[in-house]
Amino acid sequence: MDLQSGDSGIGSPDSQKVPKSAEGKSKKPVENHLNGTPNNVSHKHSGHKHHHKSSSGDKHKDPNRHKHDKHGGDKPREHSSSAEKIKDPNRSSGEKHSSSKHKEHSSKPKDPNKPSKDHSSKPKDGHHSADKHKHGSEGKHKSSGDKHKERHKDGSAKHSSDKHRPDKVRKEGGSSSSKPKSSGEVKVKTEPGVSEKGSSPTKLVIKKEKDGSQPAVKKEPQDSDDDVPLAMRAQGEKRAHESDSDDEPLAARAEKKKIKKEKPSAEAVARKRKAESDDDDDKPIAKPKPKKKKGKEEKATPEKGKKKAKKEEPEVWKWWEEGPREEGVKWKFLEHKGPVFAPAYEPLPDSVEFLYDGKPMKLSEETEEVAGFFGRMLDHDYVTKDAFRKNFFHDWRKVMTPEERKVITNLDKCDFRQMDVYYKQKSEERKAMTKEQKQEIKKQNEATVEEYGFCNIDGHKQRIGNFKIEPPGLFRGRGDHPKMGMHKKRVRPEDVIINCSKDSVYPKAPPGHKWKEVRHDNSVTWLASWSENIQGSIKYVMLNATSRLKGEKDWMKYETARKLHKCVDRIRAQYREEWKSKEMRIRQRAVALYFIDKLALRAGNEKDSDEAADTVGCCSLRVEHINLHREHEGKEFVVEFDFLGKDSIRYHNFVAVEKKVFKNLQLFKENKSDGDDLFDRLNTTILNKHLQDMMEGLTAKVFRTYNASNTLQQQLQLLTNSEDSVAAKILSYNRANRAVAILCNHQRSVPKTFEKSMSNLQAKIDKKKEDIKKSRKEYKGLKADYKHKRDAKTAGMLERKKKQMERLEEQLMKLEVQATDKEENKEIALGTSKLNYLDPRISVAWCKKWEVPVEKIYNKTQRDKFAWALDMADETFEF
DNA sequence: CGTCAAACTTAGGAAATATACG
DNA sequence: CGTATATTTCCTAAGTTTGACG
Repeated sequence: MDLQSGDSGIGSPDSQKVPKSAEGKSKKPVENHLNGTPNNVSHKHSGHKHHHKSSSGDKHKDPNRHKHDKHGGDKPREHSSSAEKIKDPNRSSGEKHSSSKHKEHSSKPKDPNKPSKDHSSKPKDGHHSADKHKHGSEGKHKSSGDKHKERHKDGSAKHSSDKHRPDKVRKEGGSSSSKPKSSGEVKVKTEPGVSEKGSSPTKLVIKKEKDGSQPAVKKEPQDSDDDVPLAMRAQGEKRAHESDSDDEPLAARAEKKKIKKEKPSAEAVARKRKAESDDDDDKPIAKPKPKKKKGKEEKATPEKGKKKAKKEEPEVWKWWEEGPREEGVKWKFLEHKGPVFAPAYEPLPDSVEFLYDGKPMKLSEETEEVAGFFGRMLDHDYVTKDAFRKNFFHDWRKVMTPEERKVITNLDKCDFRQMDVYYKQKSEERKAMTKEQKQEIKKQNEATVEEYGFCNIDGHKQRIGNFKIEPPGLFRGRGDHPKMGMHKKRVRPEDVIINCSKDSVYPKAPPGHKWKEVRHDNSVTWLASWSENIQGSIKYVMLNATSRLKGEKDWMKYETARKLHKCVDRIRAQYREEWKSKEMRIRQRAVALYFIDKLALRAGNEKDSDEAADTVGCCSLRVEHINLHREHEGKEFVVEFDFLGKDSIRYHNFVAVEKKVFKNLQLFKENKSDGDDLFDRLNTTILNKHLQDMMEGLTAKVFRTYNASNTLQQQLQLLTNSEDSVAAKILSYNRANRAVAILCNHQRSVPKTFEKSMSNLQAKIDKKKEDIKKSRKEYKGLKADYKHKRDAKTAGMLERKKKQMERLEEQLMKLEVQATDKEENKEIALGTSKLNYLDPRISVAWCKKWEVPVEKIYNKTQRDKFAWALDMADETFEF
């Protein structure tokens, strides 16, 4: 099949403004590649019919679901347009080839995918409709069934059963909070036409210039198979591992078979093991260093050299040069000091009173503590939400003494204002501390980190990610969370399970306490765990991102994505073929996979509405989350997505799809109503199982990683101009990064000070322009002067003036670039994709190729996390 | 299969720091 | 230098994926 290009477009997401209240943020995502193909097809049909989800039934969730209101939180974000700017990032061209696709397999054509997209964005005006459904609003639907269960339970544990699915009903809306979110935004749809769009396939286009047009991306280089990671190769030299064939990247090796452990590693391990006991000196551990972070710069030579010279830092252990670990065994030796507990509660001074019904009332210590949690967030928005208040009050009463419980029966009669004032004052005091005091505290903290922040794992001293146990407080979930306001209890040593080597020095529980258990499970990476009382889930103390355990996994993640790169054409061809399948489950699976691939949607596990906010992902989309428009803004077969995804971030996007997909969606929606699952014959387990069959290690999220990294690589190629200054190149990088963030729908609320800081910047620009004007004038004057005098002194001045002018111009340009970047980034968060989806080797290679200092792209923490990539990638790296 | 739990990754906002500003 | 602003780090909620169980 070929697909041809199609177009697809992404619509821009809407973005448009939503009335704030309503929805949360929304932004506009983009789509990725692929395009559609024209074909028409009719598909057959088959089965359609009703679906019932059967099984579990649940599926029918309650209709009422909607309700979400966006996040309950406070702020909804919304955004608008922005997106527009970018048009389609992704996939750009590359695609064109559509035809190629077919083939199965992959050759690696680099571009696999993507096709066109483009989309234009929309409208300026925007506003599209969205509204429709609004999530927020209640409305809609029926409620039906409902059952609601009461949730209560205290949090403890989840209960079970009952909830089950059938009808769960989402709570009814009524209640509280819900306030209606403003009703949805109703936005009107915009009209078509609008704007731009580009048309071109792909490209992102960021507003202005660029755009390109070309298809771009070419990447031809493909490697042919060889894919040996370059990195590896390079490294290879130094390392000895020759033994194994090294061609394969470690990752690859590990991945596939487990491989034998090679000798090197074995011995290494052995070495470490013993080393540990005496401290590692052997390995590099970073010893404490005086300065602590900053100073170091590490790098260090690989060998352990003893560089005791000190000052420099120890070295950084290049774990990526070691042989693979035994599969399933996460460590051979693990020793640590245990987690740090939250500081004990400090009772309020007697001068701070709690008033009940206007009268002072002395509370017992625990009651006071919990009251304080509420009291210190008095000015926060959520204390006005019914669900929050209700959950809080319910849990608060549970910690009260019988007497208190008898008296305190109405939250509205409680006056926590003095507590609020007291805590605010304390925080002010903290801020006002002298430098010395702050230094002292800082020192204390560093000492704590030094003692508890590291562990010895297989002879290496590695940083722990979260060694502090979460302090008690009020649970604040994201979005319209049914449990917001519940009391998150204090974790005691008796709740904590310690995981460490049997032959290590066990951590000591705080005086007078004991651990819940000390176990020695080396098949997991956590050092300590406890179960929290809100959702009943387990929380873990794990290593920091710079550790080998985390780094190696991260590296493998990208290797898996690269592997997908090689066979994505085959997979795409297959799912397109399956759109015509006679079996409904196959068609649903194929359409869902198309969404995951093209739009980078998350898998979408089912979730219990009593336990969490109503958010969805691909497999859990419901009928009301999609609207079909046979024609929208000049495009045919447009699917409008409008739902709340992870963290209750709104995903609103108009996407032109191929006719077959459109027809299938109509089929899937037939005879269903809001609240019913769109893909009633599919769930993430089924999907992942299928993916696993197509490629080892393939799961739904690999598509996000793959499409994100691939988009970055393509966009960098498309947007980088060799003649640009470093600043301009960085802008290009940020735009490429932005295209990915839009694809993945990574939003952020507009910083509170955004407007102000934008106008400050503009003022600076204006001033700079003024300076330039002045400088130019002076230059001209000097020049005239020089014509007369022709003396050396004037010549010198002239020269200097000229230099000054140039300097100013350059500064101006930099400022303007900065302004552009800032504006385009207003409501888009680049950090998430940079940290979790973009293969760092792509960025490193780009930096090397264009001579952009990597520090401009990655800060210290990021460089530490991606040390493996910095070390192994050269400018020829190709994802 | 469907469920449940475990283990780990991904995510945005808040708090803490660093840096720029005046 | 003190303050305003920008950037980084912290924090922990919310996802994904897998395996055990019945």
